[in-house]
Amino acid sequence: MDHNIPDPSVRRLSAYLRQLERLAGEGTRHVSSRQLAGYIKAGDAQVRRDLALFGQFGRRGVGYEVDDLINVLRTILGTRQRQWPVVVVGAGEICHALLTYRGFRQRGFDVVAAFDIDPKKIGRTIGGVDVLPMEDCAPVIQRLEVRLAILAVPADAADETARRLCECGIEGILNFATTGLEVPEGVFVSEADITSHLEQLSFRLTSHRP
Amino acid sequence: MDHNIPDPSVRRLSAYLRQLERLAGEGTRHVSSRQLAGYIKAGDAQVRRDLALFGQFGRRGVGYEVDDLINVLRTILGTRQRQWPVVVVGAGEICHALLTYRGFRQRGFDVVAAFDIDPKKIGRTIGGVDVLPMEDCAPVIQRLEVRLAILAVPADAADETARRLCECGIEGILNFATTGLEVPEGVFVSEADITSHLEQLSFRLTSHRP
DNA sequence: GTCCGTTTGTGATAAATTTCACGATCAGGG
DNA sequence: CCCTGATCGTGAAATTTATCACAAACGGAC
Repeated sequence: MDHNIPDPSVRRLSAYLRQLERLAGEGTRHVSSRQLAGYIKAGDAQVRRDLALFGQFGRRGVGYEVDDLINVLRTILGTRQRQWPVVVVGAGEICHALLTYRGFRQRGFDVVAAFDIDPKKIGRTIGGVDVLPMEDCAPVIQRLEVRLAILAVPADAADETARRLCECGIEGILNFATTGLEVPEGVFVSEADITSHLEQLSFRLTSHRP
Repeated sequence: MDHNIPDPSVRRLSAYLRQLERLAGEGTRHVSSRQLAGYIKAGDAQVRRDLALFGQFGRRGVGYEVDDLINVLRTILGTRQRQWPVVVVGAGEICHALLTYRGFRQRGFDVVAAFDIDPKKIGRTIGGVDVLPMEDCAPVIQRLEVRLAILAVPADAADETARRLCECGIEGILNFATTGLEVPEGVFVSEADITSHLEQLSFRLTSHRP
């Protein structure tokens, strides 16, 4: 089992997990690769291949057991054994939305603190999470062994803030800023810029014939 | 010039545009494919290939003119000629964050209305945008010729709401819900589920050796 | 116990995407 | 004017990713 798992496969694994959780909620016990493929835009062989990257989890002639597969996928994605502590940097509107969203915990993520440089925001508590001064980020990250950060600061502060987070030992950044980040080797960035998402859509709705 | 532009290329085009806008802001006039590639994780040939899918925009020995390339990319992505009206469905925290974000307009998107079913939310104005009852979505979408929607409702309402939007003529949905959507042929969906993004990161930080 | 319809796992194949490598073009300097 | 260093555009090659297709395995019916 090697390290070179393609990004698209990992994205699909998340998507499978979403569907399986829904099926489990509805009481469904078994599911086939064909069904699972139907929910997202993919073929059944694709589903089996994605899973085959990590082992054999189904039974021929039967399919997959929903609960089993949920556990398998959580293990693969790293959210089964542990709860990941996460910090949010930048206590603006996005931060507010993140801190009041109750769904992270049950999916393996736990927002433990928010940071900002604005004294007016520092000291507040949003959704049970304290907004702390940016200076405190290093000790908090180290003490709580935080490896993931969500970056929700204005574009012009993003790169500098990211650099600082990496110095504190952050290894994965979910980036809501519009800027691309420059991070050291070994730090992963996932881009969540909403405008880019909208551009994907406007591109597809725009005719590209000469 | 055909229709089969790979998704990864479109994502990178957005990323190039982000960098170019930054460079323009700093007063930079010219940029090479190598520089542009340096900002995102890619090779210089990759940059040139992506652009070559649509034409020839550089000058050999010189590189690309920043302003020109910005216009080219906006044209390609569909945000140069027109301003895209967008509706947000679900007036929760995410909606609040979207409506108070001032950056959409300058990138070609214009949130024209928000919808909700909760009477307590209807009638408010957030960031200059009115929250309207869900019943009004069909006439508003048709009158303003809205083709893009941002879906920010709870997971259990997502699929039904998406179906309804498609009936109103929506052709592209940016989906913040955790559920995968089932949409008719010809409707594009871009997934923005934050948990999935975090899972991408936790996967990469999790060791995958036997 | 055997047959039948179903579904997985996977080798082989096909398709898509990325990288390589080089000729063509350009600006600047001597 | 011609040489030099830089850079694009792109055919060809390499690599990665997705699909096909079929043997193996399973449950249920009879």
